[in-house]
Parts: sequence; structure tokens; C-alpha cells
Amino acid sequence: MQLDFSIGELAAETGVKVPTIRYYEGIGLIDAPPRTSGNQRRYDRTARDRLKFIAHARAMGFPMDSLRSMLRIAGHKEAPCADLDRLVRERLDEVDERIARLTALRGELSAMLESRHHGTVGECRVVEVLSDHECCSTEH
Amino acid sequence: MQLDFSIGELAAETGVKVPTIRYYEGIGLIDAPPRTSGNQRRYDRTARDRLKFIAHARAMGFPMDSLRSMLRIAGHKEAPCADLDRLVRERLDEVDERIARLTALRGELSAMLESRHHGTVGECRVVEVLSDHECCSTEH
DNA sequence: ATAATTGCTCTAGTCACTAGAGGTTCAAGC
DNA sequence: GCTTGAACCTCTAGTGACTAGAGCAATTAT
Repeated sequence: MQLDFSIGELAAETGVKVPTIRYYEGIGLIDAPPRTSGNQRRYDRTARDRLKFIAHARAMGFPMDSLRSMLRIAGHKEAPCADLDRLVRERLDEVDERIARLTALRGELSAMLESRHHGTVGECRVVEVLSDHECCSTEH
Repeated sequence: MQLDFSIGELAAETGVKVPTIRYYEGIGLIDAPPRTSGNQRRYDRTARDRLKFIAHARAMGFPMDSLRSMLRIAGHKEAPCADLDRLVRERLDEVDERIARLTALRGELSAMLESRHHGTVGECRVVEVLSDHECCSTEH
């Protein structure tokens, strides 16, 4: 439990910005670390790992809520993995759905570009398509 | 140019909520419509189409900035389509990239689920993977 | 004519940060 | 040991794109 990192070093290690680290502490996502006699934060490796976990999960698009759940679960090392698995699976489903929606959108966008128009905005299919949801083949 | 819709009717027609319509007016995304003698907003079909355009483009994930550009361009009916095309093409590229990133993420998530663990969080690969970016095959 | 609904403006709240002011502490060089 | 400059501290306020609520006025239906 050595007190190794200043907040700046922690930021450099994890890629999370200094004010964001303080913000995370403020909202209770990470614990308040011990301080030096001069009131500066000092973090240990455990804190660093926890912040890496957070940074990575955020980068993967996990919402803040899921993060809190995951952190809570990850704290109970003897607990069953099922809950954690469920969160990951939910996220996986979300990702699948977003891929599907984006793929549909992709089709729409490229159809817009392909439909030849007469060179002026007035006759342009892009405007038309964007104004009229009915002409889309898919939902979004 | 008949004055047909109250703000509530416009909301019902377009799917954009009433306060959001007022917000759009406030930030100058749509024009301030004429008012009744009692100071209520009355919209015509042109305004409705414009709002539909906005709603649809937003639903397709166009950022607010692109929206403003598109609206500006769409207003000049005699202008060439090239600028509008460029916006759509940019968006298409963005969508392609997001699909690629999500697909990579999908792989990571399902790999997490597949790697068999021993039933407790302590040995769980999910925690490990989330803590350690190095073990990822891709960037996010 | 009255009641219910819808509308009006204005302020403030949300989330996840980010920026800045104004002041203190730490680490390095001399 | 002292000084300098970078990094740290707290606090307030701002961001974008809305959303919620208060308190009041207008419209619409009965």
C-alpha cells in the first residue's frame, strides 16, 4: 500500500485528466486518497488499477451506472461472476443494436449520394430524404 | 404560408418535444414564427418541414454543426449540391469508422464472456480485461 | 360561461466534464 | 538553505442539448 503517485502522475499513468480524477472523487466513483501534510493527494497502485478499470470501461462505452455496479461487484472477489457477466452481456447487446442501426444508416447515406440529382439543391435528394422520414427504408 | 400549427401540434407532427422546439428557436436553429394576438406561436408547413429535416438529421446522428450547415445550404435552392454531398460523405466516413470501432469492441466483449473463469469475481477475466488495456487487440 | 388544456416566459437542473481564478506546496538547482 | 517554477489545492462557473418546474395567460371544449 505504498503511497506512490501524485495526482498528475496518476493522470499520466491512466490517461484520465487531473480535473476528471478530482471529479470522480467528488461523485464518489473513486475513494478519497490520503493526503500529504501539505494536503496533496497521494495514490497507491490499488487506486491506479481502479482508475484504469474505470478509464477502460468508459472508453468501451459502459455507462456510468454500469461502472458503479461493476466496481461494486469487482470489490467482492469471492462473489460469483454472474452479475458481471450480465452487465457485459447487456453491453454486448447494446453494441449489436448500435451496429445494426449504423449499418442501416450507412445504407441510407450512400443511397443518398448515389441517387443522381440535377446539380442544384432545389432538386437534391439529400434534402428530400432528410425532410421526409417516410422515404427511409429503416427506422432509427 | 398558412398559419396552421400550434407548437403542440408541431411537436406531434415532428416528434420533437415542445420545450425542445422553443430551445431550437432560442439558439437560432429555427426561425421565430409569427404569433397570435395572444402571443402564441403559429407555424406553417415550411417550418414543419424544416423541423422534420432537423429531427431526422439528428436521429441520423448528424452533429448540430453539420445541421446548421445543411440548413443554410438547403435554403439556397439554386446552389450546387456539392457542399451538401460533402457533408453527407463526411458523415458516411464517420459512420464507417464507428461501425469498425464497435465491431472491434464487440469482439472484445464476447471474448470476455467466452473465456471461462472459475465462477468468482476474483479470478474473473472481465475484471482483468477491464483493468488492463494492454491485453486488448484494438484501440478505442 | 366555465373548466380543462395548452401555451407563455423564466429560472434552474441534468450529465460528465472542462476552464479559470486565486492561492499553496513540492522538488530541483544553486 | 533558499529560490524558483511547476504542480497542486479549492471553488465557482461554463459547456451542450436539452428537461423540469413555477407561475401566469390564452385557447378550446362543453
